Amino acid sequence: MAAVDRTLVANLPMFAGLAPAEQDELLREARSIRYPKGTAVFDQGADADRFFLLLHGHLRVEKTTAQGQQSVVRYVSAGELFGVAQAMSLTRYPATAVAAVDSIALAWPSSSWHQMIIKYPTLASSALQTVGSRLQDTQARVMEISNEQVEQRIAHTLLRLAKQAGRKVEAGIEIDFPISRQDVAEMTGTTLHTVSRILSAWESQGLVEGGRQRIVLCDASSLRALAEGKDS
Amino acid sequence: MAAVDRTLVANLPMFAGLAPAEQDELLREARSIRYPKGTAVFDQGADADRFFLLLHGHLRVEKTTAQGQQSVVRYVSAGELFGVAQAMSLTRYPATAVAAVDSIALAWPSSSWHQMIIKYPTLASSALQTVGSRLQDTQARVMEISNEQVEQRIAHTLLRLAKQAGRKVEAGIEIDFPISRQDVAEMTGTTLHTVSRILSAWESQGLVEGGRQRIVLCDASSLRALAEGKDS
DNA sequence: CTGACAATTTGCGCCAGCGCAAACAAGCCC
DNA sequence: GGGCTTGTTTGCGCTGGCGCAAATTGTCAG
Repeated sequence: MAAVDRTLVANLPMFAGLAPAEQDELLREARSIRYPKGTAVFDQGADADRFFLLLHGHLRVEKTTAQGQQSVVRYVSAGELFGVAQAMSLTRYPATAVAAVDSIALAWPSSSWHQMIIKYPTLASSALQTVGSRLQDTQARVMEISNEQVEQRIAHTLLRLAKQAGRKVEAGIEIDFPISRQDVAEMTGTTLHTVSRILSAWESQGLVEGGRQRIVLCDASSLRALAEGKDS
Repeated sequence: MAAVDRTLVANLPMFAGLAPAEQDELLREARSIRYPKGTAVFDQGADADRFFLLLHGHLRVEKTTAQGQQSVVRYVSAGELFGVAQAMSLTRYPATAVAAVDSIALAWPSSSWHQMIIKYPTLASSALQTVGSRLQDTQARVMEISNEQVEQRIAHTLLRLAKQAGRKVEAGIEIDFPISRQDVAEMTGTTLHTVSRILSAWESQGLVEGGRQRIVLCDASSLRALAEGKDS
């Protein structure tokens, strides 16, 4: 396994405020691992023995209840810290992370987390910020599911995905990883049937363009209007 | 303003792992403030200039959307850290905290947070744990609202409230602060009408006992069965 | 190229729970 | 103590979106 080049990661929030030598030292303890599309980085319930930084790709984080119902918790994009269960005093991962496309991540042993934050307190700040913004997102989602109609929720979700992982194409903004109707349903608390119906309707109005595991936002401003409930 | 006695707080997670002298030093920078029932500790959108530790009482944390829809995010009980927006790099409070009963909190200026965690790294850990468990709770709530029927969600919510703030009484376990049907509705993503109907039904079956802003759980095991979806 | 599988679309019927409205307690303040 | 405010209960009708089922299309392995 080759050493990881500092220049790949020096600009990430996690490494901000650290001297190059410190960055190198952190990187020396990490392993870089490839995850082909479809493979799991970790499984819900497994021993949380590592934490990660995504260097390349996209992960889908999903959670299954005891009754077998599944939800998509979020998507992880390059540059994000994830799998920090140990830092929150969990001994097991609370969800499963699956590579949505071929991905590469840095992995540290969880056991070194404690010493790391003592040596580099800014790391704790950055983790706190990561977890905090995740909390904000999740609370926003609770409010959406509680108070909005399915159409609005789907519109919000697509806009958020486009912001997080949108790639400009001729037709508009394409979500940069394969995502099924089922996935969208599991993010919005609805069913794939309903998602399909709504996307079909939107497609015929020119708001989006679809395809097998593909979604392109053609008219973001109309979608934003829908998301805000301004019935059009 | 009198100094705060260390012995009141020494056992709280936030102060665990600190020497008595360090605890005293932290306490010296804090102010103790009384919040009579119904008063706001901070308002959504206000400048996040302080963070708090609840010494006594219960707070209701609520969030309002731009469209005016309100949800109850959670209840804070004595011993919990709250209002740590600054630590998550927010400049404004993302929600409003209102005293559900007469309450007392310690307040620190947000500006001292950064120096505090550098001096006492275990504080960062404890904050991370606080925020992390809040994230777990919120994600659990997303899954409940997404996948469960209203009855199950209300049962889950009551059980959680009872665990967090239950007080044993002759009839069963009473939730230790005034809580309206509307509040329960805003925690479960439903309407006060539906909550009222369901609680009435449960009352006639002897599962709970109600009253104005009062809920007593009489048969926790039946409620647990309902929560798990074992239709009875 | 072809079969087989996975994802998507669409029609149809139904029901959980919402919205509206009105009656009814229970505190609380003066 | 009496009126008023705030919270709760309950009836009724309606509908958003779910569940089921079947047809269709796109992809990939061989």
